[in-house]
Amino acid sequence: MSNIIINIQKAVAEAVFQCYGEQTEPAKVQVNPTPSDFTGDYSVVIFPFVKVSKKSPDATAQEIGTILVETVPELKAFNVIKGFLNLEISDAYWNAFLHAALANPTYGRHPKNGHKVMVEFSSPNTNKPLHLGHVRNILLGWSCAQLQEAAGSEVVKVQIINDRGVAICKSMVSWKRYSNGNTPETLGQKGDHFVGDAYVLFDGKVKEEYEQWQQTEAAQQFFQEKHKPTQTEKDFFKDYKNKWFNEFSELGTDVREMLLLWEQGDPETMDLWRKMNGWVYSGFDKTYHDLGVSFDKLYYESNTYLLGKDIVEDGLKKAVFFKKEDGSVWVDLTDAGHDEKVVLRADGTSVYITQDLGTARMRYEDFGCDRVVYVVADEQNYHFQVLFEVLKRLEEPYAAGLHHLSYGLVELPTGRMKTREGTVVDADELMEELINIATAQSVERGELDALSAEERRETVRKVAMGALKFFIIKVHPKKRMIFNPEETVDLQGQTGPYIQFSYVRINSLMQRVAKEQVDLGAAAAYHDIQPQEKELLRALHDYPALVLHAAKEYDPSLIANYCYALAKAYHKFWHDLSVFNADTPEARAFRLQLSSSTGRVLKSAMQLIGIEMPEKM
RNA sequence: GGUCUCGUAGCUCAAUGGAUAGAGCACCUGCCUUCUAAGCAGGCGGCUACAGGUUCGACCCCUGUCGGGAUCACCA
Repeated sequence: MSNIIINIQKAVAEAVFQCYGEQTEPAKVQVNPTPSDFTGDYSVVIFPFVKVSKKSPDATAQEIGTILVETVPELKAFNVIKGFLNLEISDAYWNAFLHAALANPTYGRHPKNGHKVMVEFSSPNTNKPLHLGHVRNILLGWSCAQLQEAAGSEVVKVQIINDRGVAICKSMVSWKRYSNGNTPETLGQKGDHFVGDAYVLFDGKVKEEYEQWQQTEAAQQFFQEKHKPTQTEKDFFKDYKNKWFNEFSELGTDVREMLLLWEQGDPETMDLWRKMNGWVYSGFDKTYHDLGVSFDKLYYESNTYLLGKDIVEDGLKKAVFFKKEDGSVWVDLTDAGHDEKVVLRADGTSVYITQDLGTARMRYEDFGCDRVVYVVADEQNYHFQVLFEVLKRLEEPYAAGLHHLSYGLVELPTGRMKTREGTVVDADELMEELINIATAQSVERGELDALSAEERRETVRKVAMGALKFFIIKVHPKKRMIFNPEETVDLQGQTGPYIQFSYVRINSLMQRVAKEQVDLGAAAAYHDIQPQEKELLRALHDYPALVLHAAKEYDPSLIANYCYALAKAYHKFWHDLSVFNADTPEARAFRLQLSSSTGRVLKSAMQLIGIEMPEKM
């Protein structure tokens, strides 16, 4: 059945042409939900037509309204207030809509659109466990993938694991020097935390070494010779730390040697590297599992960091790149408002962007996706502008379908999270804490007493994760987020559990329907639809269009806010109207069907943002 | 300094250029003898950072100012 809003738009365009002889594009006709203080379901904004009608807004609205009611059978009546044409939809239309929506098990999901989309998200380093920032990235990426799929695209979910480089070498050196042969198994610790601890320990040891070094004569002499007149000793050594680490530090030397051995493929080093990364991966697997996400394909930086050389050759051939005297290769983006960027060093080694160019091409060869979404924090906006511009100039076949889903950092009230200051909100700890809170509240409520221990755990887990995920997804991606660990995450109000609770209420009705074998056939005879019911119908009606819109905007927060609005409408409906104990069999059947549809849409929409619905709570 | 981005209630967030800018938290008041009160209803709380402009109409678009953040590496 056709969408009523589209019908109205079409009919308005025709009416405008008929009355005033002006062509209007139907899609441009503004049709909004009517605010609750006015009579009507949808309102047409008349102001844009006043110019061609050469009449007052109200008179124009009257004319158009009269024609609409004649030509659109689903319209019952209209009224005009201050240039707004308010339209009332017939109960028959709503009833037919409800019936059709209920008959469609995939309501809100769209048919295949022929696109193949790759979504890259998470992409962690292997030297520390996942934290709240990763959680935002992961949830955004996952939701984005779900959304694209619901909008009809085929989706491939990938991550690039940054498994090489200085960071992991630090953890390796640390383990060799200080672990006494301990492993995650011997300590009963999660592997990623074990390796992360080694990294933090290393950082501390470096600091110790640096402080000791500063006391030496050589260091003091250095300070005397090199410091700027205005610099205190403290400031000087603060600025000098990197240089010292690379030139004088014993630990720094160890790390550089480790990196060199790794690059040479030294067997012992490779073994240690594989062993430690293996620990990290087993830890990540657990966290990903707890977050309810998975990937179709993992890429490892150790396999991709040398890529991109052939694309550089290609770029030189196409004269997109040029070579400087020293042999380094560049791309000139000054005409696009950027600078000249290096893509290959004089010694022939890759830089960051070279890797990304090569990886982009390799992944296209692997999957042939015509669109790629990179879920990466907004620190890298510039990098992606450059990357996309270069790929466009290289005329890569997927270049038009590239999108950087850029999101703001998660910060504490005191500012950025810092590993060194121990203010990082750990993903595993956060989830555990939320589960504890949800468990306490659940025990107090006592609704789950009849369930087995296993079922109780599972339910509480869904509630806790629902709270966390909704908390993160409801905020528009590009905004930075403040997370206050003192306040944790609410379970009441505008939250995931609030939405889950509306579903649980519906579920309890549906169980009674099944048990008492209620016949819902009488619903078709229901008329006199109440405002609370209308609110729900209109929200359900909007769902498919919303999915497309959110997918197009790459914005899961639209779905989260929709879920909240729908749940809110349902809670009010539940409070104001009797469902099972309705006055008439028609009303009861209709409201049960309405409840059933609402439950299904809620479940479907929440699934798009990675939130599961409990049956009870 | 250049570029990008954000600025909405005490706090956390909404609002395809449309009607009186909405929610939640916090604080106060009511509502469980009828389908689960993680709920519902009400109160308090706003010169949408500021100044101009475009428009019938601006939180939204344009210009400028102020404030926060990011970025401008042969680091990743």
